[in-house]
Amino acid sequence: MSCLVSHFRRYIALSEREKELLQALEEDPRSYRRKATLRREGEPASTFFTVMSGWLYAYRDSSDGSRQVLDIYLPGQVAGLREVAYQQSLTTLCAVTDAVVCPFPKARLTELFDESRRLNDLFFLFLARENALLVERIVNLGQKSAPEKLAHFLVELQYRLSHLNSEDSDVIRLPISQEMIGDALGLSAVHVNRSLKTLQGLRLIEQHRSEVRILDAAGLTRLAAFNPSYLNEDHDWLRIDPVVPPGLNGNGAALRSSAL
Amino acid sequence: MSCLVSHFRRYIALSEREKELLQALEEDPRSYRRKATLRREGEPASTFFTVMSGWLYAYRDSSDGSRQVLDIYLPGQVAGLREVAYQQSLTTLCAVTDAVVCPFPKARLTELFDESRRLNDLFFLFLARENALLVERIVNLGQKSAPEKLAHFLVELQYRLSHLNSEDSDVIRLPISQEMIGDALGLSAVHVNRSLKTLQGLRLIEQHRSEVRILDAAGLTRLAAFNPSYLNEDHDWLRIDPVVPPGLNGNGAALRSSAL
DNA sequence: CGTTCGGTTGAGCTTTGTCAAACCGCGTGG
DNA sequence: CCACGCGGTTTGACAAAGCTCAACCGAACG
Repeated sequence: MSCLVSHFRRYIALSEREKELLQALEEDPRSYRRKATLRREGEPASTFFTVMSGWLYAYRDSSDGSRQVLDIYLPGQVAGLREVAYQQSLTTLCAVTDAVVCPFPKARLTELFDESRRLNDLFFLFLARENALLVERIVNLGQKSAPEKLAHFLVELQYRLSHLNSEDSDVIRLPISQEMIGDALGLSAVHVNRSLKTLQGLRLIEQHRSEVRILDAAGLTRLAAFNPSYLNEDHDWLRIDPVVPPGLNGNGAALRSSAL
Repeated sequence: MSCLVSHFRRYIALSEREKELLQALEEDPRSYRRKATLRREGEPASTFFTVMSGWLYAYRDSSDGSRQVLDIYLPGQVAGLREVAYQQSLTTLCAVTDAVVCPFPKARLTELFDESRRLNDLFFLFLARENALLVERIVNLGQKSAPEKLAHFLVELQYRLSHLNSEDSDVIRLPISQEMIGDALGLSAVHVNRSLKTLQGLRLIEQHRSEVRILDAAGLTRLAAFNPSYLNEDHDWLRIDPVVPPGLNGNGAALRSSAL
């Protein structure tokens, strides 16, 4: 089963046709090396990317040489979706690890949406979800001390990773440098390191090099004021009726059946 | 002409039918007093709000008593859209000034979308736009000094206001306290004040009480590293063919001319 | 007129950043 | 196999940015 389908199945039960449609998003897999750039800020943004394996991240360079990491994309996520509404890419998209991603032209998105309103809704939901994630980042950046920021970063990542693998390890092998964590949290790399030591001193984590073991998940969650509700969408909003079977004309979308 | 329609016309030329549909979003106007709360974080979020007049803002309370202002909504904007995908409100929505807003049940959104794919696309665009705005906030919060943050805040606000009124005054009458600006920028109220003085010292603005005059827009924009591209969407992405007239099947650009 | 809210300003303190040096692990080439 | 160098981590000393507390001011409003 495709990566995206297996990921989406968590959201809605898909019809066969919808599965086919989703496969289309994955028909053009490409491999990128660690640290390869998929596209740069300001470049034309005519595609978005489905992550099959590996991690991506989006960042923004500032004129003074600093940069802000905005998002990390894990397998099953769709990167670059916000650029559907922009001609130019707002951020640089880059591979954290070796990764396989499938570019998909945003122009074809409307076709897809015409065929399945439910997939349309689903993408709407993804955008709303990313929105919620960004809100959480803002709260994290604006209101928290360095150790709290870091705690939030770790807890969120662990939460997202565990939902990905459906296995809940308390060890996170971070493929990213402390400098990059700093760029995500608005901290210097040095201070990220010190904050790690602080969390260690609080017996919340154990950490050596790029490996973090969570000792006290509850305590870390409390310190981070982490509330995972922003990662749990309201699936009921999605239309639960499946795609209209052949021969019937669907409500609103006449002749939808023609493509089935 | 309705508020929303006049706002949306900037994005796409609307058919009569689409205008009618948009009117539906404004059929239930309600007045709120300055500082009134429209809905609180955690409460059920079954509606979103079209702003007719006045300003709204969304914020998030932290357990330690601080709060993060996430967004300011100006007339013609749609507030609470990200909650379409969540059962509970992720933020508290509140009136900055006396305001008139129209609640619209999110459940009826699918009806609307079924009737017009273009409106569906438009809302998709709004969500992407809000996404881009949040990205900009993150960069602002993560990478900039206090005066730079403030400069960005002012320039963005002025840009959005001028596009709203189609008149470009260099004076901003801020209906918000310095404390609230601080809550938006992750600064203390005191430091907001000092940063205002700093900008004044640089002869970029003149400020007294809650009134700001922009003396050197170019300089302020430079300091803020403000690039308005995130406020200028790609309208071409939207389907330009109008709603399908009754009796016809609407794939592609057939009959595009009818409504334009 | 008095109260209240927000703006302004100063003094001292805390958090975080900067710079610099040492360190560690790993891959590479001799 | 070993030496070297590179990328990343760790630690210390010091500097800068921003916060807190506290006092005062001025306008708006009952």
